[in-house]
Amino acid sequence: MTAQKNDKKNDRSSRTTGKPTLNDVARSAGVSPITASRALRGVSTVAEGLAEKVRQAAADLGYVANPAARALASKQSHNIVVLVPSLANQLFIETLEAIHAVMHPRGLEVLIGNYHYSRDEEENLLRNYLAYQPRGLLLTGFDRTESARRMIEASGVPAVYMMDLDPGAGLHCVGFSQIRAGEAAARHLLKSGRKRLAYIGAQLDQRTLLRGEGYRRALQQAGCYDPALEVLTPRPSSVGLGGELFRQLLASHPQVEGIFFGNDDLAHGALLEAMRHGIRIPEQVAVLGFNDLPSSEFMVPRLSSIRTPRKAIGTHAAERLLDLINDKPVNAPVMDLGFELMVRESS
Amino acid sequence: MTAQKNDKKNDRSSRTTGKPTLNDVARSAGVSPITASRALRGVSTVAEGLAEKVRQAAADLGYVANPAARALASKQSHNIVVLVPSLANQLFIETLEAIHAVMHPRGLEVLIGNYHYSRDEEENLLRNYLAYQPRGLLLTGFDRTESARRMIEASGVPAVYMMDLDPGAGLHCVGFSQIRAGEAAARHLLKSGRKRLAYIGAQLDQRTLLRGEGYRRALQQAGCYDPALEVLTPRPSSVGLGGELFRQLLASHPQVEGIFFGNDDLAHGALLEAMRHGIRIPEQVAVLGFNDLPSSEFMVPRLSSIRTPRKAIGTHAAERLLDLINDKPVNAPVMDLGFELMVRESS
DNA sequence: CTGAAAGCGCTTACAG
DNA sequence: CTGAAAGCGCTTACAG
Repeated sequence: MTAQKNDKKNDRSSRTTGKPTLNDVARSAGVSPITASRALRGVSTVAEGLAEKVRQAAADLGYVANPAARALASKQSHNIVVLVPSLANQLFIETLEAIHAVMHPRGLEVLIGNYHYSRDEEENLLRNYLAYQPRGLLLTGFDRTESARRMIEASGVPAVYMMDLDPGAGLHCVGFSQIRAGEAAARHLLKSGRKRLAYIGAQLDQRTLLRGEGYRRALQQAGCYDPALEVLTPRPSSVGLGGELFRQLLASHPQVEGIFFGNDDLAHGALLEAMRHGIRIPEQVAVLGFNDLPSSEFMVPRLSSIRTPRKAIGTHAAERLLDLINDKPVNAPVMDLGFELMVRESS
Repeated sequence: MTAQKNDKKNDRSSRTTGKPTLNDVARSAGVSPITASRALRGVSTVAEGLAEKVRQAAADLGYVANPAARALASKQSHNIVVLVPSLANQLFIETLEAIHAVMHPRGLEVLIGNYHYSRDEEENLLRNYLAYQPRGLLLTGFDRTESARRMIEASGVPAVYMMDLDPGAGLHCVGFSQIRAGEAAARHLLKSGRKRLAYIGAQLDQRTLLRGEGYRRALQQAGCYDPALEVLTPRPSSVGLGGELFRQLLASHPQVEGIFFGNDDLAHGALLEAMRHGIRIPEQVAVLGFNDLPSSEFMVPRLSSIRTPRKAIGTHAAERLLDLINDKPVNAPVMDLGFELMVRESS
């Protein structure tokens, strides 16, 4: 027995899809296709009686508009393109879900592009997705190629930038200050009187670097910045890597008193490694994470972290984009959602 | 300063998009649009000289084909639709990435639909996405509404089912036997002589239930099945939930000797909770997880788990789908990729 | 409030 | 190997 019926697919005798079209609906409702189109879209004024008949006919036939035809005729799709650097990071999933929750009820399809922290890949995705004539663009951060920047500008498609803030540039952005978050992390660790503080960051995307910069600034201000205690690697962030880097740092600098990790998973790895080797947290070394993933509060000891508003970022970025699409007036382009220091047991 | 230039978007004076079209490319290359189309798609035989001229012209103009027009004319999109029950679970992300890696180089766009473990949501997604005339469908498991099943069948779009196997149904599926995986888990725990064994599952999607069933069968066969030790909850799986359920089970049944968790994150929560309360793993209770997430081997103690081939599932499901799309002969519809028991410190 | 005509940007089917 | 004509299924712009 063959596993798949391909009757329709192989039927090349006609150029039609075989699905009911607007014409079918119109005929069945006894109106012209234009009226059917208007009734279904709820635009223009169609007599309520007719509109109802059309909707009924559409429902009876199981009519679903062909998005390709619609996009071609109106030169507008119902697509929103979201570009994120990673799906492996739980953080972006939560943002994506929030975006979907505001777009979907409005009939907008969310196309997700993952550029794997690669500027070139982002540029390619942009080129491809722009061909789909999206209604709007939701982008992550500001670190992209010149040519990507130009494409966005030239497309005229409304765009909102998520995660970081870029005051002054005039771009619409929803997020929080990565630099200030890094500073807050440092200040928290300094408050306990610790001086030998380290930063461990991976992936080295712009936001990780910015967090590091804020951290550095605060330490410099406190007069205790030591470049040797800044551990940066381009390797992707993971629990395993966190443990490895933690071990190495303690081996080379046993006197470290506190570590700020650019990501929670890195910090998880450190906590686990500490446990394995009997290193007492926070007595010997304080540990502070970033993002406050759902599992962080269940770590042993419970991980202190900086909670970031990634769900709210998704929601507000999506709503802002909707405003731009609908030409609604917007007060200020920059929307700062802040962050929250969660002090638990590890620091 | 307004944040967004909307010149093009607001230009309603013409019905065109302003982007270069096939016609522009053809004119610039001095050929007819059909020839340009053929040259760009690499179909039919176009004299190499002309083809090269066309490609050059397209590159010069920065031409990108309009997918809507293409889909409308050819009644075939370049879309592959993938429907997964969750993005929160790292597992599906890995599968998605693998799918993307085989589809993208072939010019196919992967549309991701997340139905949040809801049959109704999956049915809606299917209805919407089918309107996009996808080239193929990649679906998760077999648990769906009758009407979703009919839509798939009626659409004639080739489909491959991922994760579980369904021998005999004739559907193309790539995965492993969830039941046998559950049995293997039970047998492993039994081998150490432990008899009072529990299963803790959350979310209660079909695969979690199937794992439980396999587990139950094996215990019944060994004559030590106790329904009181089967803990099932529809709540979504998480580290926090794992700890909570673990604590409750030990409180009500202190004599439990081993626990199989339907998901690694649940098991992580248990390990952490055990550590917090000084419960020795595996001496007092053995713990076995499922999926073998990347962080599992770094837990304390290192988590034993059943490793599932989610990346390979994505790769092979995608390749199988490509075969179906291209009408290549397929030997057997069922592709069993198996699973692997990873015995570490927790069991 | 409703509709006939034209067009969106491609590809198909048919010629040559 | 190349092209003129027609058409995919919608919506726009223009009438009435």
